[in-house]
Amino acid sequence: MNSEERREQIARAALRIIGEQGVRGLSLSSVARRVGLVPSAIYRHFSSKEELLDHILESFRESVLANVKLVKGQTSDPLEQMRRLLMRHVELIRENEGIPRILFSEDVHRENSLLKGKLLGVVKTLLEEVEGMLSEGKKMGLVRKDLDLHTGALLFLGIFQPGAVLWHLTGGTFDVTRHAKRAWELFLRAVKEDR
Amino acid sequence: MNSEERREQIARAALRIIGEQGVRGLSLSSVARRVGLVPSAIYRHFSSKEELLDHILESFRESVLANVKLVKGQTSDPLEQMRRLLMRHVELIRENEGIPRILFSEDVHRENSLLKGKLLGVVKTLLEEVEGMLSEGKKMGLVRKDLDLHTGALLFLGIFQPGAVLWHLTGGTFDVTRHAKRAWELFLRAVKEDR
DNA sequence: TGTACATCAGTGAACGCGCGTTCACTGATGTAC
DNA sequence: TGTACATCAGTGAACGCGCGTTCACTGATGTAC
Repeated sequence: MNSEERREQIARAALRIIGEQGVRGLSLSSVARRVGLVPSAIYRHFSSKEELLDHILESFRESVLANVKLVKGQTSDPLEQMRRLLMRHVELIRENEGIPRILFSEDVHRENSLLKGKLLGVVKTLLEEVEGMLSEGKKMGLVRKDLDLHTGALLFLGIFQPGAVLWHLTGGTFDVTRHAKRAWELFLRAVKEDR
Repeated sequence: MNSEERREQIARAALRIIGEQGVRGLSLSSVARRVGLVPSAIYRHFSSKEELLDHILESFRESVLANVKLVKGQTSDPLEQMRRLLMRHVELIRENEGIPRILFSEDVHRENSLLKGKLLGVVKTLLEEVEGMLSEGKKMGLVRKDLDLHTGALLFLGIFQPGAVLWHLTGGTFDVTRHAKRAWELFLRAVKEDR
């Protein structure tokens, strides 16, 4: 196993631990144990716990951008792009429960933290992409002309965010995917150009 | 100052600290310092840190229920009730930044935690109230008959939740109140009976 | 009005714990000549 | 082909720190007679 593989192995183990026990449950001891190392060995691959979290956040950013790129390649209908992006995003979160945990974690939201700025960057990027799709939708006559793009993009996030919280609070009982599908229909009604 | 006042003073100080530094930034030392006591003195009023957080969560629950009761007394139009509840909720959070912090905190979401169950209870209560309003709206012909109540209520939370996150990430720059007003108009379009 | 006792908020020293991090060291693998 | 050195992942002991919590004690206030 080379150095880069080790880094990825450690990052993946960390994300899984976060999914199970939260960011507070992630210690260098716990992640080391999971990959069969001693805590101090982690420092051969990450200079600090913060850098480890930063790496995970960076991976998330890349996944989001990959999803955006993918759906844009699949269809030229911006509303259909958004629907697909939504469903992919829900899947991404379902498969990596650590992601929402890290997004709301205080280790990331901590004042003066590099991570906080990084997270803001990811959110802004995602919002801009969605705004772009809505804007394109306007041009094509699919989206209401008087829609405020920023408001629309934020409400797009609102389609699944409360559902994700409920999913987590109920220990996975609540069906986020089904909720996202239904709430998407509601969202469509709100932004679609009337016919 | 009697015993009950002390409890409230401590709880308020704790909520303010959480607003400034997050739940992780709340230590029995910090809260004791703020009320001019010694850390161990807190144990005269709360049996543990968890009970302190529980008390704060209970206060939040009461504020939410008070808001529900209030708006129900102000108007009989269920959609107008929802709009007012939304705006009150946004104000509640703006004035107590500790509240969203605590709602997303891992000390509360921790598995096997009493607090997690309590939070789920608060969320469910709020959702039921909103569903009740939407249901009433159907009866009065104001809300679409085919609306799924649960989906509608969750999307109601989605009106401000992403905005609250953005507000926090930008350090208060983002105007949640304005966003909530605009997103409310979008929400209305989604659930309103067509005329 | 005075005495004896109970109550209780607050104190300060001490505890055990897990944590992130440092550091000198080891041992295997790769590289230069 | 063999020798000398460099590189680098991993080890294990140790550290300082802040934390939540315990506990015996103090001193003021309230209550009973």
